[in-house]
Amino acid sequence: MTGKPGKVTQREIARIAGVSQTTVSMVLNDRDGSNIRIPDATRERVRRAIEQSTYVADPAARRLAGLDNKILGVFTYESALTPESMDFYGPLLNGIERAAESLGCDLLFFTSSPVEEGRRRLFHRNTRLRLADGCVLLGQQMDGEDLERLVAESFPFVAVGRRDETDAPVPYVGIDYGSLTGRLLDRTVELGHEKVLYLHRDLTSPTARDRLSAIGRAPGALAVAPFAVGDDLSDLPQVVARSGATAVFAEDAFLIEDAALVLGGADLSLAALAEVRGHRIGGRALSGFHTPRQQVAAEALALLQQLISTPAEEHSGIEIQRLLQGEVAFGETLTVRGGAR
Amino acid sequence: MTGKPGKVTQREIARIAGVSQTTVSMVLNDRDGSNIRIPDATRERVRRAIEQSTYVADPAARRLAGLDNKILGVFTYESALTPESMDFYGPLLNGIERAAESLGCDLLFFTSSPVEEGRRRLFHRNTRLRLADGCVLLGQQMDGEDLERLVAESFPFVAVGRRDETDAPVPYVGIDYGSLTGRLLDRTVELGHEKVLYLHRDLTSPTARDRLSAIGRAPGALAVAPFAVGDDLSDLPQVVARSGATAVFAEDAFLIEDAALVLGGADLSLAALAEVRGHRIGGRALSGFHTPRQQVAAEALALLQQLISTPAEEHSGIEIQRLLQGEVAFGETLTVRGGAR
DNA sequence: CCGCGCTGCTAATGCGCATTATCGAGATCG
DNA sequence: CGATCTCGATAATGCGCATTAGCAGCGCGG
Repeated sequence: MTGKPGKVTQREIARIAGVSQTTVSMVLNDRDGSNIRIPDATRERVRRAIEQSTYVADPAARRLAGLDNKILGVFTYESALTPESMDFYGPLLNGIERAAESLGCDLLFFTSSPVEEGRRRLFHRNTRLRLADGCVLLGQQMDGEDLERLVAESFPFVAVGRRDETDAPVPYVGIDYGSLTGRLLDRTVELGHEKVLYLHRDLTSPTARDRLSAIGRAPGALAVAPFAVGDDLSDLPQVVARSGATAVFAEDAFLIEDAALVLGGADLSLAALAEVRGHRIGGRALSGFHTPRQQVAAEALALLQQLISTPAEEHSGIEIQRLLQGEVAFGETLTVRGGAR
Repeated sequence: MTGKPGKVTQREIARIAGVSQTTVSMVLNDRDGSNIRIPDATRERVRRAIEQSTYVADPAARRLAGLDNKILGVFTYESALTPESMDFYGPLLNGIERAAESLGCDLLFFTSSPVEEGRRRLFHRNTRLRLADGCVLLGQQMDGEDLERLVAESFPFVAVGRRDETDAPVPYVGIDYGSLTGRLLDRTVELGHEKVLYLHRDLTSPTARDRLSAIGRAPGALAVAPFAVGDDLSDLPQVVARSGATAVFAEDAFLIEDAALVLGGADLSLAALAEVRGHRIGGRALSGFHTPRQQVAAEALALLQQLISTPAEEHSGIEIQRLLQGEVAFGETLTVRGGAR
């Protein structure tokens, strides 16, 4: 409590304990070795001085001196904490918070990143990125350049969601939509369906392509026709009728909900090739997937921590691309062909 | 792209542009004055070198050199991102994110703080608190010692929610529950009620006392009897009957919901002296308050920013304790005395 | 009694940046 | 033509910490 408030340094502690700043640092970091020897008596004296004071290490100085900071960056390509985005980000953020807690890390949200062309830019003049030991990237769509640059600068990071936009291999943790899609299609065959219409909007994201390629590997008895839809779904009933499909799937729960509105009470099985928790259609639980979002987030942080604490040369020994298995949610909207609706 | 990846410093830029590190710093910070003069030609040369490279300033070094970092700390006394706590924290966090975005600040969540006695500790050996320019504190209950220490160290901070646990004046932004309570009581009188039972658990928090003192100032025609409840509400019906109350209020929406279950269909008006959004009792919208949580959060960040950017001597000119007005939500459970239920 | 190794510590250095003090080279003035 | 001033820049310093190299003192063996 001497001097100016809020500025207790190791120097000050050293002065009080009658030792050098070096010694204080050594004691604080429990250093010991052939070159550094501090008897318990001195250690104790220093410790006491620290406890008497309100000393806390300045993280900026630690960082500058080249140490880990126990700070993990969180970058979201859209606002993460709005009520609307909570549906998607909520479980992820929850998983991240819990994992960070158990790793003893703080989380730095890059909310300041300027928005350009509808999404945030990770790199800008005053990015605080480097303050973090590493960074988690969240968002439906990511910027390939950002990813490239992170790789080029060998800054530790992990993307949530499968990525293949770049040449260099990007570390990610995602969900195995291919396998899930396959399993749902198997079930669809079991239920007697032979023709399915698959509604989608975007085919550029990796997960969209995963679904599509799983559709391509559909069991022989099943024909799945992809169909790109726009904002206007009004001609969907004709398309379905003409295709002869007995089931309609969509790339996400909202799209199938919209489609269901247009298709009315037609006797069709419906499913989303995505998370369906909380979604119902006409009072029935929507068929689709249950995806382990919390685990994805936790696994992402675990991988990130691993990348941070492992010297770059040994990164080849780490599985940096991980897909977690989800569960097929059979629900109530995928029924036997021609079954009562 | 020379040297080691991910380490472009001002020194490197200086080498490329053929100037000194000092000059680079000057250009970056747009410094200019009688002592520092850099012709546009040189400025341009430096700027070009920076743009060619991937230079970004090291925030740790900036901080160490004594500058603001545009990082605001967020400390919550409980986990903030769990599905359950989203009800309370969600709007606050949303407000904070938006405010931070428009202030150009990043947010540092102190998720690493060790939990002691059920709640997190702000100060601990390796707190990264000082990395932030200032800090927002959230939580139903705060630690008086933490607050004292922040004041003592003159670290800029703002509490969300009214605080009076300490001797020193704590900067806060809260909601004026006293005024809201008064307005709800006026309405209660208008509806013909003369006796109200007020259920509460905790009376130690400042906002609890605000409600109580507003109750003390109730209009003459109204008698409000506070009643402390425990976990077991089973004797509540007798208490209500004996008191002759025609209305029952509670300190929060959950408590009045619990009470409603016990009280069954009795012909009583009900209200919570707190946020009631999303709460219904027997299909009716619960009467109570609508509190502007987003604005509270935004105002808190604005105040924090003001404290940070104002030299400490001038803090006396700032209104550091702010109460925002909410709205009375008349709802459907507060009705005329003896009115149909 | 000289050297050697061991103990217990500290001076010095650097991290990347901002800032202060200075400095050399022309231009201007008296 | 020497003194002063202005311009354009830089060397030096410090922020708080970790780390490397090294130093003084002591005991011990030869």
